[in-house]
Amino acid sequence: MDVYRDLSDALTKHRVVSFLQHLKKHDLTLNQYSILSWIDQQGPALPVQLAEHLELKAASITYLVDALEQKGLVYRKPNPRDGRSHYVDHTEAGHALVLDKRNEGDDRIMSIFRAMDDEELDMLYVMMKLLRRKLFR
Amino acid sequence: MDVYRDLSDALTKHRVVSFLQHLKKHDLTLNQYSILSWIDQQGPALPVQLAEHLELKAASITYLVDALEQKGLVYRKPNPRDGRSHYVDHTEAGHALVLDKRNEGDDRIMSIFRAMDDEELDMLYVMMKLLRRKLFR
DNA sequence: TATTGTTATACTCTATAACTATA
DNA sequence: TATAGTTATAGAGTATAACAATA
Repeated sequence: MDVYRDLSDALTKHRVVSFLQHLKKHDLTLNQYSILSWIDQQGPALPVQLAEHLELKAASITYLVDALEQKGLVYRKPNPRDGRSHYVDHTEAGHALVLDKRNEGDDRIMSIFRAMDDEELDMLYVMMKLLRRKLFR
Repeated sequence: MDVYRDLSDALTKHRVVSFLQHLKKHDLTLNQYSILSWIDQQGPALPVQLAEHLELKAASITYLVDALEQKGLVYRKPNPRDGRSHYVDHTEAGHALVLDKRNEGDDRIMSIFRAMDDEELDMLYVMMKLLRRKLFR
């Protein structure tokens, strides 16, 4: 039990700290990054969708999109099916920033895995799948 | 590699979400909780120490300690060795709140572990220790 | 002089309310 | 009428600067 908590505390801290460093490096707030990441996965989004996903009010989305637009990471384009709204899409720079985050950290983790022997790797793979299933399904 | 990332993403999300729920339940901000938790582990702290630990300015510490004091979770007491400063210590209520967080979630995790057979538990224990050592030492 | 902590003030991010344009 | 989004404004939490008290 304590081993579980130690590991999950450490994993969590490691992940959170490296994520916050990434935000700082690119001078983004958490919600600014969330918008970029959401668009990167789901495609162009309407402000009303972003508001629901981020659990923020429409006025706050306007503020966030304005900031991302000024940084050149997103742009607004018309919604052909509804003249009241517009899609928010990412620019090349916006996409690159999210990709950069996705790949970041791989080197370190890969080198740790490479340093393990075959038996360790097999056990690890089995246990991770087991743990994941038990904990999150 | 993907199994690792899936597991660590899920663990991180699970931990972060349950932590934020705890903050909301007690109507605390992240930094208010950080002060309580730090005092609970390290004992009474000077504002200058809290400022360094939380990476905030002294004026912000004053603001946070004022808020915690109003909630009855901490109090200020004189520093006998330096008349300029004072120690911030937690009340019984402040200590109880941190303890509550430490124990929260155990029931769910324990029931998952109880549902595993001996062989699975042994493997899990060994792999968690191995992982923890490789990843964070 | 330097340091600790508080107070006054400004800035950032979010919410609420009023508004415009479109459905 | 109802909805999408913007603008104006207020509130929470942070930083900066000026200050008082002590080292």
